[in-house]
This record gives sequence, C-alpha cells and structure tokens, in this order.
Amino acid sequence: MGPNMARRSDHSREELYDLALDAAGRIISEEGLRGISARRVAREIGYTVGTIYNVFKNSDDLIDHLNGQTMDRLQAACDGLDPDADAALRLRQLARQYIEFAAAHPRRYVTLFEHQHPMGSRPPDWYHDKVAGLLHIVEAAIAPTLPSANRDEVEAQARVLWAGVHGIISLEGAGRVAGSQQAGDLVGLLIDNFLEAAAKKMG
Amino acid sequence: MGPNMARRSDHSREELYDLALDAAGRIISEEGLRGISARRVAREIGYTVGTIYNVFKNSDDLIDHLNGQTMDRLQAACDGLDPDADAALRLRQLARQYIEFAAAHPRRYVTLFEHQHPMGSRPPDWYHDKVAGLLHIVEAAIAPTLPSANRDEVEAQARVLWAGVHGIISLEGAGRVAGSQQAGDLVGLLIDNFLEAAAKKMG
DNA sequence: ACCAGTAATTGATCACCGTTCAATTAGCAT
DNA sequence: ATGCTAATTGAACGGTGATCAATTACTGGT
Repeated sequence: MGPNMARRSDHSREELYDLALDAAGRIISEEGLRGISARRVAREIGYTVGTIYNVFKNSDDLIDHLNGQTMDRLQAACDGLDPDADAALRLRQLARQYIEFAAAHPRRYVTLFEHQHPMGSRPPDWYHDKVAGLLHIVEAAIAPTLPSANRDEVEAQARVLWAGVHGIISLEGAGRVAGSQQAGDLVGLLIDNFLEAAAKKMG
Repeated sequence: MGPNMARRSDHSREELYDLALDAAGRIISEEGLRGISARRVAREIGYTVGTIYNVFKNSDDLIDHLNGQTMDRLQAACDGLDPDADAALRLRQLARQYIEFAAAHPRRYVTLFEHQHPMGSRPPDWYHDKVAGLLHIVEAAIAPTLPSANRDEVEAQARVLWAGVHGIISLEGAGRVAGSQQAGDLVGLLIDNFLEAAAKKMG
C-alpha cells in the first residue's frame, strides 16, 4: 500500500475526489448548480464540510473539476466517432454529439456556462487545456474544408463554430430563445453557413 | 398626486425600483453577479432588506429586471443605427453594437447569461418579449439578404446569428477561449459565413 | 509493543445569505 | 382627531462558504 493510503481506511484521496464529483454531478443533474453546496456534497458522501475543503481548494474549484469531467465526457463522445469521415459529415456528427449530450444532461451542460469565476480569479490552466482539447477536435474537422487557410484562420473558424453551438444550446436550455426551431436545426444552419462559405472560398 | 404617492415621502415605488436597479447595476459592474444580495442593494439605497422584497418578488426577479434593463439598452443602441443601410453593412453595425456594449459593460453583459432561473420557474413573459425584440432587429436586418426564405427560415437564421454572437462574446468574457482572436474578428467571421451562404442561395 | 509524526477529519465559529412576517410607522381621507 | 392602508422595519429561520484548532487514525521507526 502506497503512502497515499486513506486515513480512515475508508477512502483514499482519489476515491474521495470521485465520490464528491459523483455526488455533485447527481445534485446538478437533479437540481442544477443552485443545488450544490459544500455541506450538501459532504452529507451525500457521508463526510463533513471540512473534508470537501481538504480535497478541493474551494467550491469554485469543485465546480471547475465537475466541468472538467463534463468536458472529458464530451471529448470522449467525440473520440468515439469515425475520424476519417467526410469533413462535412464529420462536422455534423460532432455537432450531433454536443446536442445529444446537452439533451441527455441539460443541467450539467448548462453549468459549463452558468459557472463564472469570482472576480480576481481565472480558471486554472488545466481548464483551458480541456477547452483547447475540444476546440482542437473542431479544428481538425474543419481543416480539410479550408485547404488554403492558415492556422489562425482555422483556429478562428473553430472558435466561431464552437461558440455558436454553445450559444445555441445554452440559449435554448435557458428558455431564452423559445421558438419553433430546435437546437439541432439551428446548429445545422450554423454548419451549413460555414460549409457554404468554405466551399465558396475553394471556388 | 396619484394614489401611488410615496409613504415616507422619500421615494415612490417607481423611484425605489429605479434606485434599486441602479444600485444593482453598479454592484454588478464592479463585482459581478456574485456581489449582488438583497441586503447589499438595500443598504446601498438607504433602505432595509424588507423593502427590496416589497418592490421585487425575490432576488431572481430583481436580476430579471436588471437584465431587462440591459436588453432595453442593447435595443436602444441598435435603434440608434441607420435602418436603411445596406443589409450586410447593417448586420455588421448591429454586431458592432453588441461587441461594444459587452466591452463597455462586461459584467452586466455576462449576467444576461450567467443568471439562470431556479428549477421550477421560467423567466416571465415580458422577459421573453424583450429577447424577441432583440431577435426581431436581427430578423429585419437579414430578411433582405434572404429574399426567397420564408418566415421560419429568417427566424432561424436570426437565432443562429444572435446565439452565435452571444456565444462568442460570453466565451471570450469568461476567458474560456483565450486565443489570438478578438471577439470582434470572430463575430466578423460568423457574419461572413452567413452572408456568403446567403449570397450563394441567391445564385 | 510502543511512540512520535503526519495527514485526515471533525465541528465550532464567523459573517454572510434569501425569505418571511408580525409589528410599527407614515401619510391619506374622512 | 381617527381610522385606514400601505410602506418599512428588523428579528427570526435555516441555510451558505470558508477557516481552523482540536481530535483522531494511521504510518513508519525503534
């Protein structure tokens, strides 16, 4: 047994981390971000509040890690796709993964955007890395459609698409753009616009 | 003097409403949504917490009204634009208004998206109406570029653009897509994509 | 087997929070 | 002057995030 053996023999640091994140995920799925509190999470895993603060820097850190897990799952969902599909098809498949994920876990998904850091603090580096990882998938997918574009242009278009997808999904989730259109249709249009513009550039 | 005269002769209901929203706006501008609390707003306007609950249903209602004010200002900024400009130009001018507004009042702007309603409750009707008003401006602007599109298509494209702009701005604001690109450039691309796709449809 | 050291765990404590509501008070009409 | 009504207060309730001294459970060394 390593030096990180659990004190109470109950749970190791890592197990505690997983337990807490599972509990937080459960709470968010049922009640949204407002349902989360350090005491609540602690209670649900059979510990007390102090233990949460032993594992996480603070409550924002806990949410960051939950969001990190969410991004990992989005990444995994996208990694399960055929990477050799036709560019346009692949782009639509990627979008479909996001939409399906958001539909299956709406409160988890919206937490990605609802959670803002307190004023002095920025998200940690690993958080940016995870976002970059998701963006990279999109960059790789659109690169073939923009053969004459340089790196910056591909990066920029990926951000436009990614932000657009998130904007559409999260606005729909918040009931802020109630309309006859579903998120899937709107994202479809977003991609159509991109693809047609890209095709035009090729001549 | 009407029947709504102030009791304490200090402030009428409407004045109280304005005072509270001004204070809330000030707090948000300086400290973001986290800085807001009923007691804090009350203190800043020289009243006590109960008075806030006499003017607003609850704290979510207060934020809704603040967001309503924010949307009114966005609307006003857009109304100040030349409505007869060339469609493409007008679209870019509209986008510029959003970007400038977000740059000038970043915390106010992000509150539009950070604030989510508690689970059982939806935003009030007037809130949806204000969103619809903003969308309508975009619809009117893009309609000329899609002469053969029906009402639903115009609606959908307006939502795509609107959500895209908000996605880009709010992601940038949250530091979630740190990159070499500025929001303005990305929104420019979003609009380019739309316009090129629209142009293609015309033949 | 014991003990010292270390890390995990607790729960009290602090200053807040949203929300309610009985009690008070201010201004009005009579 | 006297009610009536609406505005205003502030105490009360059950929470919150965060800190931290005290306790406990385990470790490795002897």
